[in-house]
Amino acid sequence: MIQIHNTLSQRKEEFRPLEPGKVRMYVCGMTVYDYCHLGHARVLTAFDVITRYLRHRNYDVTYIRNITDIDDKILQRAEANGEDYLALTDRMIKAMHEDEARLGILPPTKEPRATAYIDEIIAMIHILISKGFAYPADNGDVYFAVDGFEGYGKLSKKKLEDLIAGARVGVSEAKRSPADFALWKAAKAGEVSWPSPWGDGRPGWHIECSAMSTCCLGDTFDIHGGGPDLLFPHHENEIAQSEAATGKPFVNVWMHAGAVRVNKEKMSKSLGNFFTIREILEKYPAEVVRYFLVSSHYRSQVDYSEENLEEAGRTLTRLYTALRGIVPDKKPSVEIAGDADQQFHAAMDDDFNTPGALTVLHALASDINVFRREGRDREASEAAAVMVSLGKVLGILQQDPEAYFKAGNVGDLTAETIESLIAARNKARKERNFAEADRIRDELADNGVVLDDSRDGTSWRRG
RNA sequence: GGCGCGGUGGCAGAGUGGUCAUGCAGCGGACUGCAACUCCGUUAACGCCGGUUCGAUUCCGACCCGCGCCUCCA
Repeated sequence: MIQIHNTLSQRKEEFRPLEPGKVRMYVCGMTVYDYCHLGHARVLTAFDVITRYLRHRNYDVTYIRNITDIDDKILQRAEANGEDYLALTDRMIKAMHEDEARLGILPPTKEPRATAYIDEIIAMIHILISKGFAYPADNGDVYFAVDGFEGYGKLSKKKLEDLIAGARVGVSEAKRSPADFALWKAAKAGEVSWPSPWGDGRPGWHIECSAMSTCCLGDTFDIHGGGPDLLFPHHENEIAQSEAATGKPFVNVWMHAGAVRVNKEKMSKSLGNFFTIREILEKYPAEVVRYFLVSSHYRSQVDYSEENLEEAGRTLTRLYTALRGIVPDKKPSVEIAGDADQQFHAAMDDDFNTPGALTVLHALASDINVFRREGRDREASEAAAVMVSLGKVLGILQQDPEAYFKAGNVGDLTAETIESLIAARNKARKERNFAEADRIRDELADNGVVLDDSRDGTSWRRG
């Protein structure tokens, strides 16, 4: 039985999909006006692991993650860049896919774009107006009337009075109530727009997700996820729009990832500590970044820092070290796989407790090391197979260990140079010229290469 | 101000009403020419104050501190 923390009820609940064996999940994706940052990576990774695990548990998962390809920020950025907004969004979507691939994020089942759903969005707005939940305003915008929807605030636990009382000055006068939000925004002169019954314009931010999710998954679906800052107003508004339009419950389980901080400070552009995925991948291997993300629970806050990433790297190195030089056995025995599977599932069934799941991988690494020491090669190989297969569910440990150790971007010696220096050092060792041997080892160390002597010879890694 | 989340050993990070998290780092030992890797052993924690209980880090209450959202933001 899988338990999932539901933001709506604020507790863990037994997960029961609407249709047995099938999971329909929607996650709010990127607004493509800039490169993906670490916060995106966090959400992407969290729901990637969730999808992988559900599939591992034999659920047929339909995973929809949208792309917001029209909105104010996109238009502003395109204008600032002096490029067409389509050129901008194309570029950013391509970059996003590259970043995802490097982090081992599997593509979603479908990746709908807002601009491809304009008809559906207009149809939904139409229904909302006809049911009296929304109204066209004099300025050409269409607004959702928040006080007409009874459950407003149930996700974010906010009261309408508080929201109205707390509203900033300068609220658009076209709105009947300050908390009302736009479904359709009238186009300013020269802006990209689509025709609608209320005049030329473009969709508001929230409505696109209501339209795309219900079109792709049905009026009611199992899981809706996203970043922590989308909880309000975005997700609250999605519920209002969708439930008002369909008259049915929108989503059974709401899931929100934890925030990312940088050196214990909120990551924000004004603080100048905003990291894009590609910036980070220049400093750390992608798998280390992924390990770092997976090593804390998806709902907790993580702190990005050099120290934490380096620790993640050392830890991942330990796991790969156990795997190094072993051909994983294709069919691990029940004795070897059974316990590990059971513990792994126990952790992951409990609201996707990835740190707990990693403990199982560490235990397997220790087992492998002991088996090897005792010459129990067959068991070592079986344990390695289990480790790699469980690692796959978390999206780690899928590289060839040698490739992992030698890839890095540390130092600038080529593999050939390193190998020849090692040969020279081993010659010196054989001649018991340890001064020379150590000199060579130091030289390699200065270039970020760590040596490892064993009976079978000397291996190396970039550390 | 409103709403929500959290405070665990040097660090990261799970979890539990009563013997172990785990990893990194540290310490002692084995291995090694010396290291590295690995193994064996080991140090060390549950913000503060009350309450419930035979027993609380775990449950309840107050307090202190931190964080997030309330405005575009994953």
